[in-house]
Amino acid sequence: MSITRPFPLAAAAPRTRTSPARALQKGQQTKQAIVEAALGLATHLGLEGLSIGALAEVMGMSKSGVFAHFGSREELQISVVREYHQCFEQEVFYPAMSAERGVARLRALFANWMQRTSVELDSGCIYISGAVEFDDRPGPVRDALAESVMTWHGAMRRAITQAKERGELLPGLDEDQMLFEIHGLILALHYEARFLKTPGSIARALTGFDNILARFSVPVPKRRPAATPQ
Amino acid sequence: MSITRPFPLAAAAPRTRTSPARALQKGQQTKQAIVEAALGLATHLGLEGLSIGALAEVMGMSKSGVFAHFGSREELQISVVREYHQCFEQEVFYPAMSAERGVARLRALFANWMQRTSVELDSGCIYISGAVEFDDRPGPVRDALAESVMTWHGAMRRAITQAKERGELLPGLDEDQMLFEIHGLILALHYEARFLKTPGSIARALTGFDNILARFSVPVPKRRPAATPQ
DNA sequence: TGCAAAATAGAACGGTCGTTCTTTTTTATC
DNA sequence: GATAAAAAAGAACGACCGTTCTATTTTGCA
Repeated sequence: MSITRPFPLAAAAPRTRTSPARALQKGQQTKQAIVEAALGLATHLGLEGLSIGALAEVMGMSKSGVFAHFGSREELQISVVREYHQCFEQEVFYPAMSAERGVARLRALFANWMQRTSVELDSGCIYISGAVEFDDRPGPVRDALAESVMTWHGAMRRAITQAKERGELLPGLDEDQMLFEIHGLILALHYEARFLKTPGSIARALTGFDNILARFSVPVPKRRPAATPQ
Repeated sequence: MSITRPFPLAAAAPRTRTSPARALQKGQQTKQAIVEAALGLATHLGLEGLSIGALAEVMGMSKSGVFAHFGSREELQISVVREYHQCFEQEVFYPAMSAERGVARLRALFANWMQRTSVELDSGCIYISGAVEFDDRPGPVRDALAESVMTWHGAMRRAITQAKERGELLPGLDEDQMLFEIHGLILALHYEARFLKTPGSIARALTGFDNILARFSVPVPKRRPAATPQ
């Protein structure tokens, strides 16, 4: 379950050996609040731009008070990655599970992914900024990031496979190729919407998705896909 | 020609009013060497990770000696962006100009772009890392970056238009949509090759390019594109 | 209510950052 | 070769960084 260490510091150890009680103790819930605030900062400044001093100020605490919950900056960064992972699951993955298995669910996953990536006015995607920050900086933070991303990609790949099994996509389809191209659309959306501020980027990504889908779909109708739908 | 200021500091002013000579003076050529070294650092650490102290050490100079050439860190970063721009032109754009106008040239541009983005073992692409670092940090560095990127995108769009004019691509084709999808492939390549270390990413990007091309090409042969050409 | 443990605060550390000075060295021209 | 300007070095600045240590406060349980 955990990514690199059983759980940060001794936080998981029972408070005293006589308290197996569950109700989140005080320390744990301020730690949770800190991580949430840290995620808010990290989506703006990146994981590398995240500093304990700034975080302490946001929280109205002392630096050492914040620091004590993590023991190191690296552990804080990893906690932020974990938090984003849960956030991502909650906002992107689970809601799409209510869509019918197959292309419908794949489309829902993509739509939610787009939303998370660009529409959230500010706050970028840590999976994208983190990839740039840690692409040649090995270590536990990189590992945590990569594991989360690959878990998510795994979920996407599964959705594609299911659509194939249901006969909605061509049987010879290469899941990883399709996933690669879809991932590219998300990255281009993030780039153009957030950095270049190109208007209409969401429509571009959506059109691209339809184009990919059309190519991989089983040719039920005899119609050739238009060069520029929409 | 210049992006934000006529030229950094007073460097462009004639050394004395009696020397309009051109042969790069000493100061200018060490400045050039500094910028090249700075680009080397920035491709690893990002424009934000670039520090004057580290740069001075690499150059075997004092911090103040390096600093004096730019007057501010921001100006140094802008110089690095300009240097990368030239580098990019030299390695990606110009070599492709020897290819025949049309799809051939477009393919050459894409191939060189891929090369620059991923194959160069280390050293990432500043246009990609910079986009993440500066996407919500306005200012002259961001502007310089965005201008360079848009200049390059303009060149790509022109190549697409030419291919369309020559009748190699569908007349109804939306250049910006095609460019968006191609850009996505490059970004996915950068992400998967550099961060996730996924093997075979270059082939994935190339296949994606062929898929896009097949969709936008005029249907001379009566063959339907395979789902997984590869 | 009392007591031990957990949570937080506060001060200080060595280090690096960008930047500003002043001084020395190097360069280009007469 | 003398001279004035340009280039570089050197020292110091205030600020912030992550981290450590020692107090103090707060908490949870008997």
